[in-house]
Amino acid sequence: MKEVAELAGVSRSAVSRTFTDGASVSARTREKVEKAAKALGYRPSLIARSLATSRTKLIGLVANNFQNPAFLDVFDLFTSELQKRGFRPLLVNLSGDTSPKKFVELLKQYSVDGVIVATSTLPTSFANAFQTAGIPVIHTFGKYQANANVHVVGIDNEFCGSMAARTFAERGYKRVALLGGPESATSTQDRATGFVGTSKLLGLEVTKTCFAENYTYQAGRVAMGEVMEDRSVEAVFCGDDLICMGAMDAARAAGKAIPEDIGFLGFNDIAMAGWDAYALTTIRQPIRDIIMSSVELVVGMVENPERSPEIRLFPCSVVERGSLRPVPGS
Amino acid sequence: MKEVAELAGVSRSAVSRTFTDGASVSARTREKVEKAAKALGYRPSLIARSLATSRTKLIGLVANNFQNPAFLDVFDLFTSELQKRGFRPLLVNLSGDTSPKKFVELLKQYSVDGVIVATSTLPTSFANAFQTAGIPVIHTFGKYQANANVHVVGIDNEFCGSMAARTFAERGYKRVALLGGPESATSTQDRATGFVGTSKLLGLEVTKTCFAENYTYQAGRVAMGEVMEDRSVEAVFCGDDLICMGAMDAARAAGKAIPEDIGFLGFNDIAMAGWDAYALTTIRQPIRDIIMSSVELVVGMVENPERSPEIRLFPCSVVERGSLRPVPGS
DNA sequence: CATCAAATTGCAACCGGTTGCAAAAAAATT
DNA sequence: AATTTTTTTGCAACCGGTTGCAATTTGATG
Repeated sequence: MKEVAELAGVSRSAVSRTFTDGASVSARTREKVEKAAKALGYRPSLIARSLATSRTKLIGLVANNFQNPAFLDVFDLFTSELQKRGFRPLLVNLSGDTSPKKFVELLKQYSVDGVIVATSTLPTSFANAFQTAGIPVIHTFGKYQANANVHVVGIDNEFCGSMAARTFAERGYKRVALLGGPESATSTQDRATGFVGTSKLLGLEVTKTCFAENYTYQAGRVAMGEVMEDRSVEAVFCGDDLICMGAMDAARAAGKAIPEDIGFLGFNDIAMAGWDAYALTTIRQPIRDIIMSSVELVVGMVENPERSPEIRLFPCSVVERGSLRPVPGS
Repeated sequence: MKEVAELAGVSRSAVSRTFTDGASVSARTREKVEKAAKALGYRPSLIARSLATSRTKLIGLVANNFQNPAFLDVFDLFTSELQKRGFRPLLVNLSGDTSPKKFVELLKQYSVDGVIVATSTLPTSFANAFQTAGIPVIHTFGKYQANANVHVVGIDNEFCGSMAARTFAERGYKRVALLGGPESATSTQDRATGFVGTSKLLGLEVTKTCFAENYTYQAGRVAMGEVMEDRSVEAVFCGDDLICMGAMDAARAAGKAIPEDIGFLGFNDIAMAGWDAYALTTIRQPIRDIIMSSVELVVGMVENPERSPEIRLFPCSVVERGSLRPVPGS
């Protein structure tokens, strides 16, 4: 920097200003500096800038579900959206850890400008810990709570649960099952509440309620064994598409035809749900909207950290394919 | 920091030293400092440290294939391995861009300690650009070249191609097809070379050679249409599992039974390859080993940037499932 | 107890930028 | 042309650490 200043015949402040947008520099100075900078191959060091401004343009992206294809979209969108806005994602892999302590400290040490906690399984307290530590945070896919003190972007899981019940009712199913994700996941809990509640209201009988160990194909496959103990089940509402595919394969292996003998309703609408071999009817979660909104929100918080907690819920919709029987008369 | 020093009654150097391992501090001083630090909730700022040491503990992870499930493992392993060693991954999404220029500059500005370029589609020159810019770089899944000047960790794609040919020959296939990934991808080119060459040697006839637009289900599905123009094809070697699944569904949609009417050989062995609906026989790429090795190497380079370019190739093996007919007499 | 080597400590400069403030220059006004 | 206002510019302090060097302390040895 000093060299550039000398070559351009100006002060260090001047070169700093040419590379800071919004700063006051005359066209002539800027030109001189830019020429000198190009000649010397100079780029301002973001590290030094961060130190001086205490802004890093780094956004922490913490996730715990690296094995779910749904996260491919999440990573893709997060990274490209942040990039577009001149921010960089610093990836954090929880890998099983559920205590925020370690990670709050970590991200604080890196002085990230904000954090996006992208998980549907952790309690509100997790994201809260960042807030408390003074780091702007968004809980994406998080649990919606009326008295929120953290920004939440996601869906209304309880409503989606009842949507599932209505979907079954419309198609004339009577005896249905819930094959949820891990019982400790807030998303699963909320969907279960909505599903069971609305089923009751609509006169559906939920004859089995099981939970897969986690949001994976294998877990779904295993848990489906339990569901099939009740041979009268006509349709199963699954925790997510992955679980659902596992469950479908378990059902097929047991000789059941889909949707003739048993119906399946998934969740998320990942790419594979559209593959012929499964042709999953599923509740679509608008991941794209959710991510876009989260990024916009987190970037907004960097500018104005005092922004009061917002809850942004996006609507889900059922995507009709072939794993449930059709609505009668349509 | 100054406050900590005052509270502990020592100099700033002393507190710096207690938090730098390998530095010379007496037990008594360290204790005093640690107590003061805890009382004040002090953690050294990594940004400031980076500025002073010109080491950031940041590793750039650049990828261009965010939609492929194979990358779930990649991200998972990269992040957790780096984390374990006290490094942090800074994700970069190429999203279509193939010129390194912009990204080299970006990562230089962040002064990352090293870069892992994880892509099997880009030419050697891409990773090279980082090297030239003075950033330690590993090309993971990269093209192996004898006269390499960049570290490469991956597999021998050409050898894998010939392994595919042998796999077909063993099973008595005579007329086979290649349904590669994008023709511009180095991985595809090399596998094609190996496959076609060895097929000739073994007396297999490669009656069709097509390339999918990219490594996706859809592209595989479309390209399979072209392969099926030749109705005599007995088996297809696909660019990767995703393409293969698309191709299988296209074949099934055309009324072909797998493996009776037509056989399929995939590549990668992603999780879905093991799902009942596809039960893909595929060439397994040891992603775990590759990632572990890459991380080890990049961290090693941070310590010793002069390390001369190494090529680390890992063996692949065919995973037998149900999409090819069995080896006769086994 | 004196002597010398080894370990510990503090000083002060440095890493590479930003920014408030006052001075200087340029532009606008009378 | 003189005066006032606005825009540019440079100075110097600061962001929060690290580190070479010399001084001091500690410990070992004679």
